[in-house]
Amino acid sequence: MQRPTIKTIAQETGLSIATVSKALKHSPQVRPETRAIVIEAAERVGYELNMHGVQLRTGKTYQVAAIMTAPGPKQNEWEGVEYAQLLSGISWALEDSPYRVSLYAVRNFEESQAIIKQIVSLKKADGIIISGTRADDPRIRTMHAADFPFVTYGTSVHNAPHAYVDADNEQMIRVSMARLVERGHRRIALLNPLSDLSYGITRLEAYRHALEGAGLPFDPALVAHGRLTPAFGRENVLTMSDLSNPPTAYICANEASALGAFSGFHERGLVHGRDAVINATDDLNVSQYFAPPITTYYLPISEPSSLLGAYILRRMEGEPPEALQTLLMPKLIERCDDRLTQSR
Amino acid sequence: MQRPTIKTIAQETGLSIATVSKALKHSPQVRPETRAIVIEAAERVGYELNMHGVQLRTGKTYQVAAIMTAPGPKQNEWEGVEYAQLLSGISWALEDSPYRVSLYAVRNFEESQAIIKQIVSLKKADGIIISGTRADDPRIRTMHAADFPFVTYGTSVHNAPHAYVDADNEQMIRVSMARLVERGHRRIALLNPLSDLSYGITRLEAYRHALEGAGLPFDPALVAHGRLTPAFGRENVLTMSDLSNPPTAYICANEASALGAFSGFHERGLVHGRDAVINATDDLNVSQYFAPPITTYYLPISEPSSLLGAYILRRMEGEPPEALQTLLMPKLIERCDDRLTQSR
DNA sequence: ACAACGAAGTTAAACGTTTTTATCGTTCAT
DNA sequence: ATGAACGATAAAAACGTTTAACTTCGTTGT
Repeated sequence: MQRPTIKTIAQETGLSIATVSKALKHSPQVRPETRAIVIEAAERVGYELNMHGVQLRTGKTYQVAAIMTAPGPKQNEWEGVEYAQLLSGISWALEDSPYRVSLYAVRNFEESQAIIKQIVSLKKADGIIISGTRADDPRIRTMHAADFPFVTYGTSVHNAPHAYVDADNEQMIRVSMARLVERGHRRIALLNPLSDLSYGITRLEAYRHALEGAGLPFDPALVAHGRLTPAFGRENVLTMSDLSNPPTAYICANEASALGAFSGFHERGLVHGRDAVINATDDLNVSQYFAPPITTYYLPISEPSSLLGAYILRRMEGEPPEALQTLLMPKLIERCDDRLTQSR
Repeated sequence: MQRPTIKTIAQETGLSIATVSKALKHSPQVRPETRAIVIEAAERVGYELNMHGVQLRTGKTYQVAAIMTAPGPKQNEWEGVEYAQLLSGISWALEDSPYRVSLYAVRNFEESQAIIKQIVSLKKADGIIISGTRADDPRIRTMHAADFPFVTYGTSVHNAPHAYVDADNEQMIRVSMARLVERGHRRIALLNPLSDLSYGITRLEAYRHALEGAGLPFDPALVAHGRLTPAFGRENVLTMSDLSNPPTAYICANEASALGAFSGFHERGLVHGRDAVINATDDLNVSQYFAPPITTYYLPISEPSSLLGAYILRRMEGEPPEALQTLLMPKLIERCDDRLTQSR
């Protein structure tokens, strides 16, 4: 038994395939009674739209390309990015639409650039979602120039506005710094992502601005940029704690680096809360299981991810990007007082 | 300027589209010289195969469905599963093929069952990759009955053989237990995944078998089943350490639960290496940053994932499943002696 | 009374491929 | 010399859908 097509329904009802097609997509050209007959027949024979026919005819792919930058097999250190949750959030947002998530795993920035050019020029998808945006991101320019619908996870500083979702890094650092300063910290370290990433820049600027506001000097030795692995957190604690005037607080950009920072504490014999404290931005809600639990800014990844899905749908429907820009403020979770128990 | 098709090449070369099509796919029906002309023209005009035409004509989708069970937005606790790396590994394995990974995020087992039925009956993909297999898995039966190509990440005990990749849980537990017993442990706790999961059963059986071999009694109070979150690890340490005869070693099925176990140690004032030790199975290579680092069995997720990709390709080409079954033995990484420093 | 119109369908073409079948020279055995 | 067999290419149909263009017929306005 073959899979039924609109032709089957046409024979079944005595109508033409054109009418059937129109009826199924609620064209005003077909009378309600006729439509009812078609719908009934469609259900009776178990009709399901064949996307391949549609795709060929219309040129639409009904695919949303999710570009995922994951380090290659040789370099698989944990970076605490719950890409999986990000992807499933997007996938769920598209659930009731005909669109599917098509995965493009790339190893680095250059590869993502190449892939995006290919998707755009060969129209392998109707929309693109990327993350890890840079301040001036050539991929965004590519997509923009081709007038291709896209949404970014992360901001950029292009003059042309585009749809994006991101955590409110500026506010997060501002609040975080104010809170630490208020608790007596004068030497605050910033463990930041790679310096070309847009959110790294945002965080750094907010950090400097906060220092300025508090009348504290900016010390480059207290700022580090790198891939946010546990190793990164550890190394930097080892280095910075050796300074003549070591930091009393570490702001980690994710919980992988925070975990590494703890490892550094352990190595140096530092006690959290006595010698220094660690604050982090937490995607996984895992810092509550650190020993001791630390203060974090927590943004359940389901929020940005479902927004990304919703926004790409709306972009593909032609909605202007200006309306599709959101900064989400992570929730402050104070698990620790973060005042040092004895001054140094 | 329109995108070139085989028709463009036909006009360009004066050949028929049939010949062009055959030439491009290396049919023996076309002379080498003719083929050369076609290839040259194709490159000159920048021809790229349009998959939609192929899909409609052949009925093949060139999609591999990856079913990813991620807990819903309300329940997003870290389970230490690097799905993202799994997905990218699969994606890279398909890189040089015409196949793409199409993502299907589901919230639970029932949903995955429904999705798979749909994919199979409506032929929305040419192959399926699933994980989280159960001992007797209805999804496997569905795919098997329809003679649909699939590979599982995880074993099952069906009579009909199927393609799978998994960690060698049996051997891992056997070696792990022998090692702990040798180091003087008599009360060993097993923190296991949900009891309906196939690998949970394998681990439990191997555990009981090892106890028997060592002449130790099986105590149900030392075995727990659950979602492998930090909370799970923590709760069980809290409970088990209160036993009149508490365990001196905890075998955790992943590093999320191991992290939680540490949190439990901290809460109870237990010291790792003095009161008890934690061993784990590690996907992320993150346990080296625990304080102190613990002994783990480490399997870089890139290995199983690239195998999954390779196997689904071969299955879709009709290779029998018997040849596509692999158990991978994780590497023992001893970061800790695991002998208690003082007997109790 | 008749042109004009609108509503509701139908016809037919088109999207880009693959594949079956047909065609047309050549070669080879008889 | 005849025709069977073969090799290389062309013609045509098919996959399932959408949509522009057309038909039909009843209604409306003058």
